[in-house]
Amino acid sequence: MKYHHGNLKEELISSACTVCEADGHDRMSLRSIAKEAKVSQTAPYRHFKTKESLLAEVSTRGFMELKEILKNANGKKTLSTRDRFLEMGQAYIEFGLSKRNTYDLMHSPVIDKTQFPELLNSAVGTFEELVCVLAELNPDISAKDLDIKCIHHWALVHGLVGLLRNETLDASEIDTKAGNAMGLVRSDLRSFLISAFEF
Amino acid sequence: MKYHHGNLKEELISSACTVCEADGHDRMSLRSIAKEAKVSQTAPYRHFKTKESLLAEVSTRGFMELKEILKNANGKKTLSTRDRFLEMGQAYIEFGLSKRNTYDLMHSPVIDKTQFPELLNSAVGTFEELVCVLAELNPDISAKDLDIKCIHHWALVHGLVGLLRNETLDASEIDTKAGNAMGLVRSDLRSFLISAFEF
DNA sequence: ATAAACATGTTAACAGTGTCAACATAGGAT
DNA sequence: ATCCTATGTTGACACTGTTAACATGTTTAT
Repeated sequence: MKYHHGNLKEELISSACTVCEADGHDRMSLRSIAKEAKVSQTAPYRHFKTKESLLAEVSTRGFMELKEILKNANGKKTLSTRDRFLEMGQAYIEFGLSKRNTYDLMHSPVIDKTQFPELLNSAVGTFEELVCVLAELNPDISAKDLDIKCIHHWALVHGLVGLLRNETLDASEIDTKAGNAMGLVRSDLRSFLISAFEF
Repeated sequence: MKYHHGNLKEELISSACTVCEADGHDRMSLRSIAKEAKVSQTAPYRHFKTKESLLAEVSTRGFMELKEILKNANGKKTLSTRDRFLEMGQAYIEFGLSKRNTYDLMHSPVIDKTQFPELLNSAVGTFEELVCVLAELNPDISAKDLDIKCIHHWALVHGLVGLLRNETLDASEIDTKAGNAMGLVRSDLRSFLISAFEF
């Protein structure tokens, strides 16, 4: 039937996902999520070699969720390719802004991704999702140029999330050019993307 | 003449800058840099209310250095405005890649920038540096469109740093499209920027 | 069925962390 | 000379990730 707890591993991961998004990965302690699962503080070590590897699991799920979101945006077959790409861009940014802390973990250097193949694969998978649409959108460019275009657009949305996430400019009481511009972009993300994507 | 130590505050900051860039801000401990300054572990608390405020100082210096670098790139008056802008883009990215950990701290959410006005100002200052060149480059667009263009280009280089910093795709043994594309961009940053900047 | 092997959990402990309160001292101001 | 304030030290607290030693439940082999 069941072991002592049942499926502690799964519970720890999902608990970690919650805490991580709520408090940020740097404020998440193994002990607290162990306590939440009503289990001793060292029990997680039967399932995760280290805290980092639990975080890697959380990060992996983040990428999988993001990939799913992008896939859905791309799946709206009533839309033109161009509009689907736009949807993906918006969806990406909205994910980055709504799942702030998870998104942060996904791009944080605290996890050495080369040591977690599963994480690496899911991260790469996100990229592949992008390649598909861009290929459809630019049927006659070389594979090399296509890849570079992907980097370009990915960097753009990724960078935008980074800037918008930042209270530095946005949402600060101080009235700065940067802050105002941020507000403009945020209030009409779609038209910003249209102009930025060069179409 | 001098107090007990001399200028402990300055020494702690510069020591923090070094350790932070060497090990990453999350591996930096107050105690270790206190020991390095041959001073008791709680001495830093006479100069910094909290660890975060010391890190804020480090971050501020990072932004000031970056701003200086951008200003220098823009100062090469033999170059055309367009080329100066390109230089700035390259300089920004090179800073992000060479001062990895500092750059990471500068954009890390562990510091609530709204609580450190000096940090906020220096971060905004970086943006202003961008605005100048772009205004020169686009003499006849509205102020609003100018600001948005800044966000666009800033997001692009910032995002690119984020992607290139990431061992996920680049530098992984696995041969992925994303990794290859990253290598292409890295090997000819200049021509990537030329195409990405739309000129 | 019994015994050995294994997966999973607990307890106790270690070294390291940020931070605070209480105390000590050095320098400048009165 | 005396007091005040800035600076530094000691000792302590609660918290962290992690390991070693032990306990128990579950599966597998004989």
